[in-house]
Amino acid sequence: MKNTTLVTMTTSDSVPSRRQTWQKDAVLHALGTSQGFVSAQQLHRQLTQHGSAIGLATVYRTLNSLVADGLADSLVGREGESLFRDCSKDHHHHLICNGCGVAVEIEAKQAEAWASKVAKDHGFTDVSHTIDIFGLCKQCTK
Amino acid sequence: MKNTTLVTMTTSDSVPSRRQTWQKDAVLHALGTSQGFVSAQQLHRQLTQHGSAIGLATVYRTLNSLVADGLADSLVGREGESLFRDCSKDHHHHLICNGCGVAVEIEAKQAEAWASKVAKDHGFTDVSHTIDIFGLCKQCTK
DNA sequence: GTCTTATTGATATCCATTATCAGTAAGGCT
DNA sequence: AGCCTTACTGATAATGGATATCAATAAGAC
Repeated sequence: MKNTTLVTMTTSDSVPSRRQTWQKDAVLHALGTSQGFVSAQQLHRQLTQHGSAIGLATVYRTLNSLVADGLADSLVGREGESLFRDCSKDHHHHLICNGCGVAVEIEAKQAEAWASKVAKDHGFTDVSHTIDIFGLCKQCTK
Repeated sequence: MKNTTLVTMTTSDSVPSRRQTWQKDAVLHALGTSQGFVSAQQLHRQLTQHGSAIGLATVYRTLNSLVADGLADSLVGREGESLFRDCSKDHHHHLICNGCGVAVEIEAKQAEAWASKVAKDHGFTDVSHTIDIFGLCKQCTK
């Protein structure tokens, strides 16, 4: 039971200036070329297979910071692992194929509105939601 | 795990008759008395603290079979752990407090309808969805 | 160039969950 | 009741994703 309400004081003056590294570029680029959602492990495998000598820990770190900075989107897959995707655009949701992993972006305004209304109605704050649809795409259904 | 030689199952159907054990009852009962969603670990802790000498593996096994049988509901929490809840009723969704863990049951007909429509429109089959809202409840907001 | 320190990466570690497997006991049978 | 099959249990090992550690490296400021 974790209750650490940690607020990571990234405020004001103590902001460490980010440094640009080829590793970060590599992760971002690899993310960008991926079709659907990918796990950190997959990404790392892909990178190393392409010759990159990036470390696994760095991939995790980079992905997390990307998500924190809103440059990537993440969701929890079937087995509980985190999946990532390039997504500097606005917030949206996905229709994901359990077979091939393809992810279709879907408009969820309706659902979003509903979600935030429900939360508000119950006096909840700091609201986030998880709205994703899983299934088998037309190809994989065969 | 290959059982090459001892398949022989002459029994009409391969459905192994379930046996009733105090362990299963204990898990089910503990689930029933829990307020919101609980993790397998929490449940096990609760049970052992109450004198029960049930094994952790059994708790996991039982919970999984409960979910498989539709007697329990499960979802993936913030840290990626599985959370369970007594829920033989029909499918529904939850508004979950990240602070205290309280789970409010919510009507999601709207969202569900939307989800299945979107999936169908894209030719997806075997569809399931993940619709949950997280936030801080009124109490924990303070 | 020199210095500071953010960042990296190999590895140890953590933690939830599952697999193993010998021992136990539920429940059918006689 | 006793027997027998085997579903079930539980201590523990193993798995696997993700994070922590920490010395070494290199980005960016001077």
